[in-house]
Amino acid sequence: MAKPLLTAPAELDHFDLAILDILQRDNATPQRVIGEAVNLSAPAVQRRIKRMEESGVIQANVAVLDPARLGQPITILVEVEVESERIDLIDAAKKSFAAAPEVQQCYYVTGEADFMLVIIVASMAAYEGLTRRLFFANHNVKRFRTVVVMDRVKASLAIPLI
Amino acid sequence: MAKPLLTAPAELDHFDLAILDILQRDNATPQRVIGEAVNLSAPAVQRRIKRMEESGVIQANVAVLDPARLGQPITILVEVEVESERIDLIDAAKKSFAAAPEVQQCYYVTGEADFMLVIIVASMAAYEGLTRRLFFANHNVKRFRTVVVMDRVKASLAIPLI
DNA sequence: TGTCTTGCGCAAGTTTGTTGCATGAAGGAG
DNA sequence: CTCCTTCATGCAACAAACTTGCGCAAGACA
Repeated sequence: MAKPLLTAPAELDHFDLAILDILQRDNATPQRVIGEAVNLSAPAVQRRIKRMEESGVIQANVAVLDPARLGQPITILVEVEVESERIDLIDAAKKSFAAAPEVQQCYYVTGEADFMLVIIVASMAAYEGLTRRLFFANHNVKRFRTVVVMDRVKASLAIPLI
Repeated sequence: MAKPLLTAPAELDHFDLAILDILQRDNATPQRVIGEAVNLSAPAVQRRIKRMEESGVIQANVAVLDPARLGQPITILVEVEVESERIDLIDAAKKSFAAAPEVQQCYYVTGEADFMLVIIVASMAAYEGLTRRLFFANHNVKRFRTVVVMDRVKASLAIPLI
């Protein structure tokens, strides 16, 4: 009679996967249309979506904007190497990078570098200012390598759902 | 009397930016709530959103999913170096990378490497299979460097809107 | 076999999104 | 300086979508 855990695994069936596949392409798709696509009624679709939102499988529902149209045409990748891998210093670096709005993505990685950042800025001058705040101001940053993106060939967060 | 261009620049005012800032956090926010936040009526918000969707400022509306909960817990970054930078070969590589669903992001970059990929896979075995299809099968790929992500500190597509 | 649980579809109710219309501000031409 | 056109707004009505209660059927378990 024990209640299931709050974060129950809640395995996903093929209906759920089909719904997610639609939502991660266009989450404005009406539930009625989704229902027709997966052979389920609209309320059934709605309940499944709600469950997946509450369980965290669906993390967010967001609009994807065009950076170039918003005056932020430059994408930059940065490999960051730190001086010390002491856990508290690493955590501090993570928080610092994650808190910067210009940092779209931050990965803590194996290999020569320790962090890999994806950054969006309006200009190289803006990037220069950001390096001061993010890297030069952090004494644990040993060095960083800047790579400028010429073409944003593909940029999504979609996950292959088999 | 000439009609404005189809892709008119359509400059954005501070209302638009405020709306976008809300939408790129949560695009399920009711227009009424957005209206209250930006001091505009719901229909005004709706018309601005529609215009920005049509003009391409809003590129998509998507659900963000948790890769780990969907059996794809491994994120990998790959630097790819090509043999020849002949434009047709580069374009072919772009198409090939962009077509792979495991490739979340693909950047064509300056510097030593030519491409930087962000890849999501279920297992290292799956990644090994992907390298065969994506890199070993492409004779223009000179070499590639694999970096495994230990922590996905931050992963979004949000743009700083000042 | 009986019971419990779970998820479904249907239908009604509620919220949200959408459109027609009149008003007022901004810009240009006469 | 005034008229006229354009454009975006708010209000109100309408349409569409989301949400919930309910009865039912299928599977799990004793």
